[in-house]
Amino acid sequence: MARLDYKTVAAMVDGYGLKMTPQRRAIVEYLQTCTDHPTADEVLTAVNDKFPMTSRPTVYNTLNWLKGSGLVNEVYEGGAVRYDPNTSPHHHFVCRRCGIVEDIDSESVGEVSIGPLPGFQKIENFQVTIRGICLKCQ
Amino acid sequence: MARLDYKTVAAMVDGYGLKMTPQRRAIVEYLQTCTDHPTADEVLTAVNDKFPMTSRPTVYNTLNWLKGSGLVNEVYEGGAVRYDPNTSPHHHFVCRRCGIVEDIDSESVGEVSIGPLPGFQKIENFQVTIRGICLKCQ
DNA sequence: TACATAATTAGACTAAATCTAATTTTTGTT
DNA sequence: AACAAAAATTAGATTTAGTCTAATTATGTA
Repeated sequence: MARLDYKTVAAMVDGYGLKMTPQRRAIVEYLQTCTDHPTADEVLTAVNDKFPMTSRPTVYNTLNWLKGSGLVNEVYEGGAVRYDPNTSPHHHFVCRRCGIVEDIDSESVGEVSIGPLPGFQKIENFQVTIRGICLKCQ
Repeated sequence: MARLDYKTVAAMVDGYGLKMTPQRRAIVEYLQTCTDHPTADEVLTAVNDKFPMTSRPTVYNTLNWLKGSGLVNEVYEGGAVRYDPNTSPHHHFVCRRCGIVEDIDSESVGEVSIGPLPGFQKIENFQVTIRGICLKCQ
């Protein structure tokens, strides 16, 4: 289960001639440890609790760069864009009642074989969004 | 392949003591015929081409009502919220290059069996998002 | 046709995200 | 340790998406 980690980010930043800053460090460290799927605003708030004065544009810049580099994924659930530091191929369970978004390992969903598709599209990957009621809400 | 249709909407509107208006008619008629996944803004523009003076709030009100009634689905792809008038269980193919969102019939994806899930969540349905390169972009 | 109710509208407003120009920080080099 | 170049950050303005409110207008029923 590969998650966003600081060393990978540092190496990538280096490789692209970018610079590592306390703000980026704080954002990455927060994403590393969080188990849910925070919104940009939640990242902003959480990071400012630990490292005051990280601005909104910096949070968006960093998230967009991480997203473009494939180190986090963008998820839209419950009417909000969220960020997912779990970069292993995995799926999502969304509770219809409380709206929680839980990660589901690829291996856990059972047998899934996709394709070939009728339009001859070239498949690169796929992601399953499962909806229902979580254990807590049952 | 069930799609949003005017008669169903009219019946539903009636059943809830709501009123059918030219604006709602135009929005539903547009959604019925469009084969892609328009954004709210695209709906607004398209409807105003045929039936001038449908306001932004009316488009959002109607889309939200249709969504709440399960007559359209909300999809987020390419950084935008889109509306999908195809209400059959189906999946989506998203082209990495051009961003097009194509509908994929449930039957076309091959064998898919989901669950049981490790957290004992109750599964109601699932939806597969397949990513890759569409035929045109190959 | 008149009435009660619901829908639409303009325009203000909120929230999410981006842009710009100026300042500050990082990092490699000496 | 200090410097310089390059990149990042910032405040604040701006754009874009979506919602709210109060007033007006349309719908459906009798």
